[in-house]
Amino acid sequence: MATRPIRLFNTLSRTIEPLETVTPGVVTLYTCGPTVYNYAHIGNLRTFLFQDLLKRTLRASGFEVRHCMNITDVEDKIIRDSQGELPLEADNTARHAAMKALTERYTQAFFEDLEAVAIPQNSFTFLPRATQYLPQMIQLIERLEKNGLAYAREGSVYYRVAGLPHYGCLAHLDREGMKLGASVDADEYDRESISDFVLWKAHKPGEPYWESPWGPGRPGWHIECSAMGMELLGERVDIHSGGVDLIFPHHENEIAQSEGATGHTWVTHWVHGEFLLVEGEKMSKSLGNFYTLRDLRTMGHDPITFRYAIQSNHYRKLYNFSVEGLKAAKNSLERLRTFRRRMEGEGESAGQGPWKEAIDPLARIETAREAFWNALADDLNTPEALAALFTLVTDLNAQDDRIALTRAERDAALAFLDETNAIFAGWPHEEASLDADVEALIEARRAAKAAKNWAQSDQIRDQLKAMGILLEDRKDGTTAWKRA
RNA sequence: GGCGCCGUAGCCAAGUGGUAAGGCCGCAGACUGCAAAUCUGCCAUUCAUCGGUUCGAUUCCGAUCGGCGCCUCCA
Repeated sequence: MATRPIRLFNTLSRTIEPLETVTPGVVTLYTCGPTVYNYAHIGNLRTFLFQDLLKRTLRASGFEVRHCMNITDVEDKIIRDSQGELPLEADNTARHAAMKALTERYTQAFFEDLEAVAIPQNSFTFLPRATQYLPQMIQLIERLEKNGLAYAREGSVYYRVAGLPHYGCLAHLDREGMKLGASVDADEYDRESISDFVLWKAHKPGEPYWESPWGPGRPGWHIECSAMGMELLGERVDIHSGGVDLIFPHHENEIAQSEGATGHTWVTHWVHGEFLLVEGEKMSKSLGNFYTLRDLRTMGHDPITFRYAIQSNHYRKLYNFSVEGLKAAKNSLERLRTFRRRMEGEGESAGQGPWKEAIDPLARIETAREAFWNALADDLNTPEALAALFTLVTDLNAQDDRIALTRAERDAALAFLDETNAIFAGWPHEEASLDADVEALIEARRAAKAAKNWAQSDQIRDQLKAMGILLEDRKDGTTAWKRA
């Protein structure tokens, strides 16, 4: 299958560049996944949704996408939160077990949240856990040692940043301009340079550890992504992505580790998603505006509505999350879903009234299709892609009001809805089925209407509304329904 | 101190050197027994402000104001 050319913003060059892959037709995609010590918040989810959008767009454009997302299951906060209950004398086996119990629980919760926003687990090619790649990390550090880019100090190993001339290329930082923070970890006082970062952390009492050539310890934060990415996707990766906050130091350090080992470019295209604000402010627990997807569900919001709200905005722009925004998203989705139901049904009789002009529905759909995919191919311009869809919906609705669309035209519209839904996952075909008693009520109302007993007819309609069933009387005398 | 981003109608938001997409909300009308859905019309002489370049700038340049990010853990 031929692939559609895709243009993406590249953090390395700070410009939009055509995507060029190592193997034609195949994209290797590495995305930084969650640290599983708590539930994912909506900011995390924005990033994962943007990556899902990227992946779906690539697949719809004809690429085979080999997507690797890591699960970080060893890290400071995980250790902090998992070791507290253990007695001081607990052995390493018990410490690992406690850590695993915590990470398993939140890994599970994480995938549930992803499924809820239509990111299926089986859309990932690899989902490696950091703790399962210790040998690869150790080998990578040894490789860096051999290249003179790593040095051991009291059981820890550090990366010698001065040894890599292009360090800072991603974050566009240079040594002179750096305002060096005063924060130096107590156990990192003996680094050669304050910029050097830890590859391997020496064991401390009360922490789980692994054996290594440098003694017991655990991996530094950045090394897992380099090790797993190179192991599973290769030493040349097409796209690497994450939130903007990961540009420095995480991704900069990944570049240092991977390129310091191989001696060549690791990733060609770095793509970063912007943050989200909540009601105009940075999300934080102290401000009380910190939300998980679970919180939104408790408040009665559909996760798919959240997905739409996020994806209807451009991924490189700050998104201001708000309840008002969710409501707008819900209404927008409803318009598209109503349109789908209309296309799935048969045309109503021609109506009267003002109208712009007759169109060629099939040609009009083709125009929308082209605009839709062009927008996505241009750095994932979802607002523009959706505009193409909505314009089509208005045109087809107007036409259907006067000249009922043919079955073939309705099917063409449905095919386009399926195509766009494969990206946005917001307007799927829904199986329509009603309970017998609901059907009986609709029939009773039909009879009441026929008898012009409006009071009873309205009473039944209200009763159904209370049950979550909304009615729409059609021109041909039938009554359509939908769930609220 | 260094690097960088953003400011488009009530809200969200795309966009281009040639005169402002789309969505939500709102108003009026059509249709309807009434609704719902849908359609029609209205809803930024204007793109933070001030200069400059240009035949022409929201779009390029400069300055100013305002908001924000990174340089330290963070999606």
